Amino acid sequence: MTNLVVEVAVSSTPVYAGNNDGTLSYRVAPELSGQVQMGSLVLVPLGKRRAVGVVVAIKERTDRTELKDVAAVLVKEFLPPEMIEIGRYVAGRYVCPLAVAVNALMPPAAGRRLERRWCWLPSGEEGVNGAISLVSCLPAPAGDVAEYLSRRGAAWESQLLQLGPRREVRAALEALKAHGLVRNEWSWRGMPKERRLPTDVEGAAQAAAVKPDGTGRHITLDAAQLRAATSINAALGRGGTFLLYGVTGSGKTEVYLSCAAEALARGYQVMFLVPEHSLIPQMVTRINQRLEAEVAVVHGELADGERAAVWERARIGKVRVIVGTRAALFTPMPRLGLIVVDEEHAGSYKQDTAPRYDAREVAIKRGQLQRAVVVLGSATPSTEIFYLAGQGKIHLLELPQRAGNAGLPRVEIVDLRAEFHDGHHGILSRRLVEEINGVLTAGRQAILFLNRRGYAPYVLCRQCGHVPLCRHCAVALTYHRDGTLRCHYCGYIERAEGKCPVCGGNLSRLGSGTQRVEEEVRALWPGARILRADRDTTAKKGQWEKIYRTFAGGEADILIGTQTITKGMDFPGVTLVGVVNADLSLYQPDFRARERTFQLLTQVAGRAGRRDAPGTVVIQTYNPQDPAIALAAFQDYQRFYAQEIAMRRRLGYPPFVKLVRLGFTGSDEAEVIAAAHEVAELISNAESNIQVLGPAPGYPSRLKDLYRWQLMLKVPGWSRYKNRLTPILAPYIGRRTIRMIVDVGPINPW
DNA sequence: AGCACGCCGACT
DNA sequence: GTCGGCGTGCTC
Repeated sequence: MTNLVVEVAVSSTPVYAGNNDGTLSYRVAPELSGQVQMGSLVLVPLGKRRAVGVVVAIKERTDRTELKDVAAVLVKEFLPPEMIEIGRYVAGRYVCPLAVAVNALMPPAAGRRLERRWCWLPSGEEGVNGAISLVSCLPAPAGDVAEYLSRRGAAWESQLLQLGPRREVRAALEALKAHGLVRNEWSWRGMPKERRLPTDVEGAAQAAAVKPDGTGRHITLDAAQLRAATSINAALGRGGTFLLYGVTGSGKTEVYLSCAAEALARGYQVMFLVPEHSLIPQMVTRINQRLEAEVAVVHGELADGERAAVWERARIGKVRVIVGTRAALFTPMPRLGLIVVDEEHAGSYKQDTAPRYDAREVAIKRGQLQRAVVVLGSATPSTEIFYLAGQGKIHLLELPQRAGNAGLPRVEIVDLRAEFHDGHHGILSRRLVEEINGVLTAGRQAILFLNRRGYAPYVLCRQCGHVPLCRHCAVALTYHRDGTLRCHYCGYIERAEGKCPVCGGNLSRLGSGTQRVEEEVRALWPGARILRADRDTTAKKGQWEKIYRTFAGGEADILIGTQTITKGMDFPGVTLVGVVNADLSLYQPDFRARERTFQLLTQVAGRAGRRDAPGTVVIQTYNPQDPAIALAAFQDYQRFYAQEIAMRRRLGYPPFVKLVRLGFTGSDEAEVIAAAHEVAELISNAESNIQVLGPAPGYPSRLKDLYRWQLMLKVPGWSRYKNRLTPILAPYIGRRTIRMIVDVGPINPW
């Protein structure tokens, strides 16, 4: 009988320097050996506690002799092999411990957790009396513990710990155990409840409204849509990656649904990914209208039990369609045939905590592993993906026309320099005011977009130059209309003083946020019904849905908002979209600022006049000549892409190099900088082909009391270099005082 | 990440 | 005298 040894990715991850993949080895006792396989969920001893973990490797023997035993096999067939493969891919590509990657693949605990249960052993009056006399010479709370246990027979450890100081109760329990008065065992506390799968109520109602004869489910495609769908369908069962590039309103979703119907008909499972969870309901609605299959949703705000229910039912193939945000990608689906990544260009497909994966790349990998077709869709594809399409590595499918021949909106660019020159200093230009007047007169709706919440982004003393800063971050505080100053990075709030705390001078509120826009709009159109949607008005659950419904139902005239209002929303009554300040996103210190600005303006413009009435878009800017703005006005993606890719090639940015960001944080700035320098040196010396930029401060340079510095690496080819770079970085991963984060292919500025 | 140990200030 | 602050070290 051979001794099996398993590598276990423990879910409460013991990541520390020197334990690179975060996995631990355990011996498998002979009687358990038949029950363990790759992907099994096991219970293992870890220090003084027990932990659950997943078997990621099985070996015959090991050089280590003093291994502990696997305590129990909880679920023999748990993670399917392709999901463990995904875990390895994520860990390798994004430089994180395997255990962290595997953790992302796990269903939530689903209300079950392991806890020690203590039982009282002495029986009969005599036994109890004897025990109690023994207890009197044990550490302090032993009496309380003994009384509690003897009365109930057994209790959970967390209940007992409430009887006194944790430490003493623990000591008392150990002493009682040593005297043979109590016994403990690990068991599951609370069992998962049978749950209804999370789905979308509104969507379900609409699906129910579909007539039983099946009308309403029929999908009519135009020629371009049909060509795209045919190509995709032809790849079902074999796999392949497609970019569905279709201008806004060209009907990409119809293509997805048509292909999904075909995939389902052939017995496959289908996965839809959307950039953020507010977009799930409308996708579910459309799926329910068109497809006859049970749809489940997956996103971060589901209760654990609901997520676990979807996870399990998808794993056994009962759920055939899921719709979710990037985390849904890790739902096991044995018959996966189609993965749709909608709005592929969205930055939210990159996770900004470990594992820092890019859902598009992982989707493609998963497609390869399971021979599933991957369809990335966008009206403004990311430069990297469009480049891959140009290289023939991804099949390009185009939808060049708006469906139903709806025209493109008329886009007007307002030059704020001229506006200023003519003495107009208001937030809304004369042109925009005129357009809003027209919309209100016609009884239509308008959207005003400004990507900045609050009233004034900063406050300044004109006498001494003092600017109130956050106490925890290196950023100016934003003035809010409720008379507070707020940090938009950490949430710190203080009362706004009337006078400068330094010199007593008058404070000016500079710049404009959505609250100021709202104020101005209310002053100009006192009778208009106005809604504002930003993090301050939509933070609580259900608030955004309410605003959305009110506006979509025509019960408001003007919607003012930040980013949230731009994403794929379909408001039929909107004939005017105003971009209050297009320059805000253009001047972020990031090589992707142009791309983001172009995408944002194009998407925003796509919100105007999708139906019968032609739409108008007014873009206010101080830089009307900038290509990102000018080309967005014409919805000219191709020309924008041509300029962008040329710039990337010239300056050495992705896709021509892989960027790797190394972020360093700590409470001692000098040590943070020193660590960054140290790593910079190490890499420069070891790899002359890797360009090391920095150290440079992050933005903000201090966040929540931690200093932030970074290095940016330009790596010629990541798959070649990651195996060389990882060992250099390994000793710095898992350190405590100065932390280093590795972000491969960062999307969002740091 | 937990969870322990261990060494120093403020309180019944 | 204790309670508990978090620095440091360990977990197969």
